[in-house]
Amino acid sequence: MNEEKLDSIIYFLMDKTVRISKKYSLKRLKEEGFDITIDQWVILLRIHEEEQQTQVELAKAVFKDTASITRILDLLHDKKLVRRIPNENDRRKSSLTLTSKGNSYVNHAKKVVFSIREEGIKGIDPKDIETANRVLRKMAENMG
Amino acid sequence: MNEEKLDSIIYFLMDKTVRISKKYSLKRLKEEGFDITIDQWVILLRIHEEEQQTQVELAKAVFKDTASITRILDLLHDKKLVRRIPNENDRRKSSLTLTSKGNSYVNHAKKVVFSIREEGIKGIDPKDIETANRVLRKMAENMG
DNA sequence: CATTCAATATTGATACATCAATGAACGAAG
DNA sequence: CTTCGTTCATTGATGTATCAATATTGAATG
Repeated sequence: MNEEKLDSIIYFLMDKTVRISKKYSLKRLKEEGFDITIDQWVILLRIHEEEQQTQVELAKAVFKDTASITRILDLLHDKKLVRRIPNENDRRKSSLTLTSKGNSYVNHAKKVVFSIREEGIKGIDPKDIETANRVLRKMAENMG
Repeated sequence: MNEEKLDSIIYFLMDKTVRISKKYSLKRLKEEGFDITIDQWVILLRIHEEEQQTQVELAKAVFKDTASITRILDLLHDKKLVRRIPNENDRRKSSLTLTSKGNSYVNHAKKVVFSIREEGIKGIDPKDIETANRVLRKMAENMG
């Protein structure tokens, strides 16, 4: 009854869909043998695409708090996927790089992540997705 | 550079926008004197609209885990907004009701929440929001 | 009636979010 | 060079999410 009421409120729908998609990704990745969350994945991919970043730069890029970055990096470090190399010029900073294990991990998981993405948007008109993206960006701008 | 890349991926955009809107709501509510998160708000409103629910029913309605419900209710209970009344017929269940403080709290906060919602979608064509809602519902269905 | 299976709520472990406070190191300005 | 303000990364406190395990109770069935 009020289920439908909530499902017509974009804030609720966003939250619900984010939770569903994170859960789904986690399950699918696990099925394919990857013990990683999507939040960890985004960080990993981002380091793969742009090595030698500092944590502040990384935080800006993925729009997360530096505190979150520290903790996610700790987990990726425990999994031997990422290394923090102390910066030569500025001893406060560390440059982030993937280990060789991290590199091959990204290359293998990439295919899985892409297919998960496709599964989630199957049957939706790309034009509508573009519209949704525009709406989301505008909302972020309004409140950010 | 890759900032734009991420901002064209609907999964990332949803996650980012959800985080921004939660942060924004929290700040705005605090400014108006309400010490509550939006997640707590949704639970509170839902109990207001439909009293005597069990936690399982509530969980289904707002699409959260019963574990999350337990913890959010603990916080609302600490704030003296919600009561758990043991069910007469089935001693496993409890029926949820608002305290009188909870009731007036909802009535006052409602206006603030509605105006926060408006602020977030300002300048967006309602048709586009409907499209976004459709997209989100379909994604949830695909992965749920 | 007793055994067994299912439902309800809670709790523990882990992951991620926020904000606030910290320590260390840099940079500029006296 | 010393002081002062800023930046970087980390940590602590708190809120929410997940999954798994538990205790309690109800219901069904032999």
